[in-house]
Amino acid sequence: MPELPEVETTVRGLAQFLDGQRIERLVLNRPDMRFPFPEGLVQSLTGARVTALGRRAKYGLIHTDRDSTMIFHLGMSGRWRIDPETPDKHDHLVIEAAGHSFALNDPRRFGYVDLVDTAALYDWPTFAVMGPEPLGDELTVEHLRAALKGRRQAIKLLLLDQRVVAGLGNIYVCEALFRAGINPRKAGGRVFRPALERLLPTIRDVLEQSIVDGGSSLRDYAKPDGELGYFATRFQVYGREGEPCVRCDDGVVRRVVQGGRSTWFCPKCQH
DNA sequence: CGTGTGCCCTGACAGC
DNA sequence: TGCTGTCAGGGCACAC
Repeated sequence: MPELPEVETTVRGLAQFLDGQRIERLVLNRPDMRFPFPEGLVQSLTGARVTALGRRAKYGLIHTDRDSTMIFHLGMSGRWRIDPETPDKHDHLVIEAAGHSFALNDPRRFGYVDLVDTAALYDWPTFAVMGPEPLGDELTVEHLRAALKGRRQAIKLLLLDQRVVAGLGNIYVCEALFRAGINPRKAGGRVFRPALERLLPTIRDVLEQSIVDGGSSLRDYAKPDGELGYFATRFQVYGREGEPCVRCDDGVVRRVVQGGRSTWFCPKCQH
């Protein structure tokens, strides 16, 4: 997916068009994505005015004046296409508003949509157990220490766990651990305060830089207006198996599999 | 409880 | 306008 920076970029892009606008039409081109579209989605949103857009972790939020919020998740391959010139077979949901159309396109359909009462937004089960936003003040070294204490699971996998930190995905966990010089296979409980002091600002740096760059670009990601982002050109370790390490100039980047997903790291300088 | 595995789905690419 | 195998930014259900 779209990790946090891509969702943030997407939400900002949508907000330029949708904020304050009335939803004239909402069309579902199939009954489901990963999960069935919620009951009454079309009826609830047709005619509603968008009051604000937001983001929590990797979830986009479209708030309306009907006291309801549409939550969308982009899965691995989801994106919004704005004013697509031609329809695509993976445009599963289309919103028309303010003379524009917005198609939620997701070939793999790992993404989904839900509709909740805005007042109870953070009671939504996924949000209720989610950890702090990495870019806010809530994420502290103390929080990380408490969340990692005694854990034997690899630090890489714990950082991907949305209950520990909300919004990190495979790319930015690899990049942050690399830049902080932490071995991704180390048990979370053995990553001590000095390393966490390095890790925390590093997480913020990679996410913020990526947002500045407009979201990273892999082959199935584009900004809402179709422009490609370009953080991908700044990856220092992700996807660089066999290349020399740019930190220590001595090691060679390795790829290993953790939890069924690839991790790239430098065995020489990540301890 | 914590931890590990398989799987949902389509598309791109490498190698034959 | 070949085939087959592998991999992909996520997260859930299930087994132990």
